[in-house]
Amino acid sequence: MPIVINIDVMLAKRKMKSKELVKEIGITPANLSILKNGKAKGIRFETLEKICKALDCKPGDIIDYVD
Amino acid sequence: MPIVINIDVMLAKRKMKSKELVKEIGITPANLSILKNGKAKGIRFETLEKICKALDCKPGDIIDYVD
DNA sequence: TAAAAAATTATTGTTTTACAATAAATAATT
DNA sequence: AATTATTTATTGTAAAACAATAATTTTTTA
Repeated sequence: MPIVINIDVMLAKRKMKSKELVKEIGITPANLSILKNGKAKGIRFETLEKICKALDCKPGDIIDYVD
Repeated sequence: MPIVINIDVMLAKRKMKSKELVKEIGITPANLSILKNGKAKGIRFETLEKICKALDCKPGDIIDYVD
């Protein structure tokens, strides 16, 4: 049961597009996509923090299992 | 507001010692300590998954902000 | 409170991979 | 259909996860 970063739900909630998030946190669109789609094998807390701040949420809101 | 892995609370809940957790998940005591005490700058999902499985909890239960 | 056990810190080395940068392909909007 | 957004692919580099080990410190227990 792998762990993924589920950003899509939060993006929808905030009516925000990936492009906007990317701009805010200073990460490349390609890399956000990797994080978003379960292609990343880990994450730096600094990045996680930026994402959470931009989405106004907690790590637990976007990190979860998936089967 | 940095992000940390808060394992201590969960360990107490499960009445488990770090040593025991370490043995279960096959990580070195030194490295668990680094993760536990905010010295790590990131984490691999594989490791996070092992920890969560051993502690029977979700990522959100042990990842959180700290000031 | 002394001995034992557990946990932390420190150090070195290796391997993995996050992330950047870029470009091309695909998907979604308008 | 055209534009915009997202994903995928590739290459390169820097960062750091984690192993292994040993020494130090803290906690537990008798």
